[in-house]
Amino acid sequence: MSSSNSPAEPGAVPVDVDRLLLAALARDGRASYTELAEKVGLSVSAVHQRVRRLEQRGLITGYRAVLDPKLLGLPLTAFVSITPIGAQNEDPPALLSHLSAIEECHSVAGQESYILKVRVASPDALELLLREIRACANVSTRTTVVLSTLYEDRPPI
Amino acid sequence: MSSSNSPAEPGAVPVDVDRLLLAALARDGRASYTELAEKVGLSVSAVHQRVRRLEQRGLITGYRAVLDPKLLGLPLTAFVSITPIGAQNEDPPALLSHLSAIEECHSVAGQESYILKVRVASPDALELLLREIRACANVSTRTTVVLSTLYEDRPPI
DNA sequence: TGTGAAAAATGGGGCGC
DNA sequence: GCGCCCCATTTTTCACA
Repeated sequence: MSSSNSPAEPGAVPVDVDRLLLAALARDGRASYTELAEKVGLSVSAVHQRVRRLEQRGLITGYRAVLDPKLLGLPLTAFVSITPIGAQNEDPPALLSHLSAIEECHSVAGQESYILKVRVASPDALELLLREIRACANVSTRTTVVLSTLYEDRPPI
Repeated sequence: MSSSNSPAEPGAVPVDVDRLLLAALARDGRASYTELAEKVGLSVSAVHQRVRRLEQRGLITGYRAVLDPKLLGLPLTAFVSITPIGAQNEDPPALLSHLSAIEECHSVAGQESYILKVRVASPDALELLLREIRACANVSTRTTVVLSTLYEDRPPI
């Protein structure tokens, strides 16, 4: 179930149509089926079928508008590494999930237990957020402030 | 230039229509103007106008399909912090931008100079990538492997 | 799976208010 | 800035290969 393409003639590059569709949609989530069909050289309905299958198989998990955090009033980004204090039976991600300033939460190997990516309006807001994180989840924090973002949200494909 | 809404009658919550649209589109980038119009209680053309303005003002920078990295064959995520070695006149982000495994690149305050978020197929691929990063950009690396991702891509709004 | 065509819904622009 | 009408395009579904 990993290959759904022709047997790949030697010499011809066996472009995977589904890959092309995923790459196109990762770059422009509103691309019309007509555009996509032209790009991959299939009919509109074939493309429609393939995209539906990609959605059903979970390869495409959703569609998002990408917003500019600065223009939204959230110019300050930071990575917050957290370490539980004392009792280890708590679940920091769950205890913190209501904080909408937290955009990502990863469990990680290394000195600390989790890494959060957060966005706030100002240094003051960051200070308040850190206090909340420490209080809610009973953790200590180590914060790395982002000075500038060179690139972000680059499609993995 | 910060308010574009009605004078807000006392008692009624003065919901900012543009915020609602941004939040809706951040969650479903393919929402139709009809859906959006129902959600905010305006006509389709009014919504259409507002969304166009949000795009033109740069608040909406694009639309993306969100893909599942695991199903794409990139189950291993890591944060790589890098520190330049020797000459400081080089530009690591530029020297590394061709590496498609790098999804994000941030300049940061703290011990290290940059933080990268990378996605690879395997530990072997990670080792190769780290070698490439060190060789291309003349940097040392410190890598934090992600064990699991609790949440990611949460809309900032 | 892919193709083609027909019905239904949506996108996009202009005009009056 | 909003609402409504009109038309091109697109989406969605169908039978057929």
